[in-house]
Amino acid sequence: MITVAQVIVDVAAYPVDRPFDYLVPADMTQIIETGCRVKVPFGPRNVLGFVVAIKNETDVPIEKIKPIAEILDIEPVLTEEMLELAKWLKNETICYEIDALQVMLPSALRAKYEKIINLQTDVELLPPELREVFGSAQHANVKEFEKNNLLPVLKQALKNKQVSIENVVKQKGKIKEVRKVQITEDLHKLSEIHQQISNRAKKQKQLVEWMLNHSGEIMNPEVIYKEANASSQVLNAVIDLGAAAFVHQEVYRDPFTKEVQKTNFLNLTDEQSFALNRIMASIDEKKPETFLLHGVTGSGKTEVYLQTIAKVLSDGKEAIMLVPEISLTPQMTERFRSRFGELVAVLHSGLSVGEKYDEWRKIHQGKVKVVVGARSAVFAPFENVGIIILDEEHESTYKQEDSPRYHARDVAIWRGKFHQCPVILGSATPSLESFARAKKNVYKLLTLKDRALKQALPEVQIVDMRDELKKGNRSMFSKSLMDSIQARLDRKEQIVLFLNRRGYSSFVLCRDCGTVLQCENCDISLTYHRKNEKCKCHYCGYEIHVPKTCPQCQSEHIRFFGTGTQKVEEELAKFFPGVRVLRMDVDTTRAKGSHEQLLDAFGQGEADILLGTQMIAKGLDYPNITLVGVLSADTSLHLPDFRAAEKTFQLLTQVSGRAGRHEKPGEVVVQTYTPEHYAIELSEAQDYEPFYEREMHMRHQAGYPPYYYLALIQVSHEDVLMAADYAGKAVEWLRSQLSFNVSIIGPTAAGISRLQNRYRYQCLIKYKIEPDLIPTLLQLIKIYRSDWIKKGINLTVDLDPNMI
DNA sequence: AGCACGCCGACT
DNA sequence: GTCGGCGTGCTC
Repeated sequence: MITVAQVIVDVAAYPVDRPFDYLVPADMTQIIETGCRVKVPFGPRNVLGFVVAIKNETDVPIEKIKPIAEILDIEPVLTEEMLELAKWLKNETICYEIDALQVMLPSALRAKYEKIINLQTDVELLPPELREVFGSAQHANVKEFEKNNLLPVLKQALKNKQVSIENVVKQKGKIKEVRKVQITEDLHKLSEIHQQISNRAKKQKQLVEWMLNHSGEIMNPEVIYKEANASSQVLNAVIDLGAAAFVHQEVYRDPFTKEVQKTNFLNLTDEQSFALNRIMASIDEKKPETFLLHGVTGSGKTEVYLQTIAKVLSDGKEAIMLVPEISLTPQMTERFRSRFGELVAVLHSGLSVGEKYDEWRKIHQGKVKVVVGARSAVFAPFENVGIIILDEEHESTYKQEDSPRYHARDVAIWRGKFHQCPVILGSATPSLESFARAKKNVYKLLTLKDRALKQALPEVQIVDMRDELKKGNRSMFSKSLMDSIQARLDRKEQIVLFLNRRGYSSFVLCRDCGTVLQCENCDISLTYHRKNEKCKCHYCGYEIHVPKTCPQCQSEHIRFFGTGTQKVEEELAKFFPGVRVLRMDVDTTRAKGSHEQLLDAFGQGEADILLGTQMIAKGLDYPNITLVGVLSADTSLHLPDFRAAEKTFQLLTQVSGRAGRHEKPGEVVVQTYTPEHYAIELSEAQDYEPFYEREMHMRHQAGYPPYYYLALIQVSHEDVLMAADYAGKAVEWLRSQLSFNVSIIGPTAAGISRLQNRYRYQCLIKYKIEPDLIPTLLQLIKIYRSDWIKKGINLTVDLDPNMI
């Protein structure tokens, strides 16, 4: 009987996006399992692949089938659940199956491909320049030859069969090991050795005596040096005698920077208890329900999560806790670690590849029961999930922007169904989609109307900046914000100032002709970096030195407009001499752990004002914050995005929620040029539902989600006309295929019409029910890949896009 | 995607 | 005559 493995190979291309059959050699049949990574020959090279099925027959003619070269995992890295989930993702988001599989694993488990040149003859026979690269070795990396421009010479040698080329598949991640000493368990042996040692070797004798009391233990050599008062020479000598041995032990890199105190349950309010009981009932009944936990800021959603997780753990199951971007809220991770201690793994983008791999292995090996992490943590390899929680479920970072374009919420709900467990979506400002579903009872709505400590929501004051201008106040601070700041400074209370970043990014402008420095490859202005006096494009990496004169008119009146936060900091220093300001933006938080340090410093009262962008809107919870100022509420309002109003309302509500969370009452000052806009007007009362009703009405009128579904098609090409032409072709074709219920908008130029020297056009499809949509889109992709791709066109499809 | 194979132009 | 350009087609 033959054994055949079906393998998805690590090649992201449509013609190979299907399983390939490989023969399992006899010696591997016992080891191979579905979900293992394997190395397989594919065409003329070796690639990594995932075993998705094992069977005993094949349709592939015997002369075509090749054997698996190597099995890379003794234990499968993917469960059956994950293999199934990958197939679902492939259909749901139109991506390659290999991309869906890879996204579930830490990047350390991805393959690294290297080309090695092997020497086939005596080195002496090679041209001298090649000889140099080899040195005394028998092989060298092709990159070495590339570096020295030796590829032509190398090619010649290859032809003469003096060298051969080998493709090797390497694993990126390394398991970190430490060298430890294991003292033999055999007491008899130890005493024998003890007798053998001559009386002159006092130190050795002493050490073996000490070891008699520690037999079988594995310890750090340093500990032995210290406790047994021995040196490394002595230890080595004793090891040579066989009293102990060096062993290598797998260790986890520790990404946690500080110790935390253990905490216990907090008392729950009636609302919290009700929500918790409702969720616990669902867990007990193994119902895969989705809850929308709608709680005002400070209502204690996190405590509900914590107690739900405690319940799940006591049932012997595991919990997945998702947060928008974990490095942004160290306070949040600390709450979980202080409650569940060593049972928590943390996964977020701030970790190194190795650290992520270690956290992943803790989950995979069952060493932890709770994972707290950003989007991709929804794929945590638990096998008995009891709850999945998405905090701040409205956040757009839950949607991945590149392939596979999945939404963590959808994956969570899928896994909830698989594990027969509930999913909790939590937010003070739910996405309209989720709230609409809750109203239709698709999700179960749980509401926390009051703050946990019964504090009032902060007073919100909206200031019309046009009036300030009329009064002759041209600064960034209104009179009333200035007064409020002064009052807090006098009372030694703390202030958070929030700057809506967009529209304030630092650019370089000529004051004579108005030219703004633009990227050469993209249709976007360059961002100024003070540190090295350079201008950078944040999309393609293009950078130049700040020019002395304007490239357009040669004027010398060229100056940068500092990042918004820098400018505000300067003004604050001017108006409030001696004020201590902590600035939090991309510049000050780039270094690892700096985010945490800044927040800690603020929490310790080392500054009066915390000034920052988006990143301070969430999770910040300090008792002494009594004033929140929003410097310009409308910058996010005028973005060409149908969610602009929703985003603005969410932002204002979130930021306002930072104030007065403890005993002292909070106040919020919102500065705006458009106070009459409903997103701003309604944020004054911080009441979600009126906003929801209003925004739903707008969406209905304009034909946007949640009333309609969206799909975004993007077409790009180096040449404008080509891009526009083929975008038009795509639209034309879609119109001919889809029903009249579908509206197709476009093609129009994309928001950033040129990116990395490619012109981009897009078209938006709005639909309610269109069963043929995905098959039609797949057909469009077929046309694209069979013909358009050769002409340099690039086409992508995003179902349920975030931004348009 | 990569890589080999194959068929045409400009060079030692 | 050969080197190398990139069109075409395949990968168990």
